[in-house]
Amino acid sequence: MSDDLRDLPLRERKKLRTRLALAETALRLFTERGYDATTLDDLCDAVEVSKRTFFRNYRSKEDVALAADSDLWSAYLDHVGTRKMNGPLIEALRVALDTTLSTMDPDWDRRFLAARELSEAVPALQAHSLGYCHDTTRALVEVVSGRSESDIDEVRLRLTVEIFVAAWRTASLCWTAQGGHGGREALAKLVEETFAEIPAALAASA
Amino acid sequence: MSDDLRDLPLRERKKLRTRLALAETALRLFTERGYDATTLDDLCDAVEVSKRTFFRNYRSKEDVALAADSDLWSAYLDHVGTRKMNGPLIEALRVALDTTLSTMDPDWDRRFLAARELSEAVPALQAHSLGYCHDTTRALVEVVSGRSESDIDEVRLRLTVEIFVAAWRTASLCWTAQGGHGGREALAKLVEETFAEIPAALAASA
DNA sequence: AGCGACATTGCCACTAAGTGGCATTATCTG
DNA sequence: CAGATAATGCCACTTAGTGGCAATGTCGCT
Repeated sequence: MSDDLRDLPLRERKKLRTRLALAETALRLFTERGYDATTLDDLCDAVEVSKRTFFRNYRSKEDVALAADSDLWSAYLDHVGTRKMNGPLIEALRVALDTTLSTMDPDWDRRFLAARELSEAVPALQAHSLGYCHDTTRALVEVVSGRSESDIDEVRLRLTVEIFVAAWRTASLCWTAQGGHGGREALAKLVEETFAEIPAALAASA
Repeated sequence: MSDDLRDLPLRERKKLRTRLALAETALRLFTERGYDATTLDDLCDAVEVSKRTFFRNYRSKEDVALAADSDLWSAYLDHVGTRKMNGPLIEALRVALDTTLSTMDPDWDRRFLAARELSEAVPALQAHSLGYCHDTTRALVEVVSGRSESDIDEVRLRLTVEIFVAAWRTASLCWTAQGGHGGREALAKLVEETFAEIPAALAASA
């Protein structure tokens, strides 16, 4: 995860640096001045790059705000793609998320919390973030379904993954609501507790 | 539901007519030429309305494409808001969806299918549509939580609603995949079957 | 029918997101 | 040091979306 060290060609180091500067400054400006009130020109001025360069690093204004989300999901898919899982699927998915969380960059917590708070406030970010989740479910279904050992029904599999994501979203919402206190460990704990709540949630009466 | 008849002032009738024409033409153009390839100017030219008028009727290009989604969810929230539910919550939510589906406009099936197919193909619509689902979950949690009879835990309630929406999304995806054959009755049946699959999905092994 | 109140529309100018092309500059390779 | 290559900057362009204001059409009243 943390291989942003000096083992890269100078050119790539520079590129990575502006990439990080864009994400960092974007997060700061968006939280300070508000998402809509901050134009991409503002951001590019602050980082001293051309707007064209911004779009070579991020596909949209939403993308740069939700870089932390993107980081998590791509790391998660990498992890699930390499390791093979056994036992109850939904539990395996949760454990994989657990280990993925623990491998994230040290300051990922902060960035992720900021991204979540932004996405609570800005509908466009909300939608974009949900889009990430959806893409991930689709990829997950493909990965798990592609394994030889699993001859599970496609619809059932999709439902499992959807419920997994539903629990994740509920947990991370709680975590954000309480200010992200306790960092990723607290988040992982919330995820576990939320998963444990599923049977009760299904049995709940109006 | 179908009170678009001549019991309205002439002015409102006219406005409603352009509203419908916009939605109808949009759906046609988007499917024929593609969503990105159709500009709002194209649409406004076809309906013979100024772009300003379009934005007085719909908040965005995505909105007009997903009008059928919006119709369903607002009808659903209306329904849940008036009726009071009892018994297992998730089952009550499903039944409410069932009755809401049956009260939709006769040609809602067609519009909804078109909207779903578009939203499979266009990421922006995908995200926007997920945004609708999310807004609905939030509103649902508020409505159900606001009732006096229910002293259910907030997190558990949110989880229930999230799972409900997850099942709905899975079902409507299946329905779209098989070309929407059987209309809303088939959709309702798929929803019921998907809900019945939840325990199996939770128990599934990798 | 006619008149004033009010809502709806059309038009125009504007901001901001996002894209394509091409010259310029910086880095890598030998 | 020289040539290939990749990143950047700059400029012009399209499109989504907004605000203002004048013009038009509709309603209600006499």
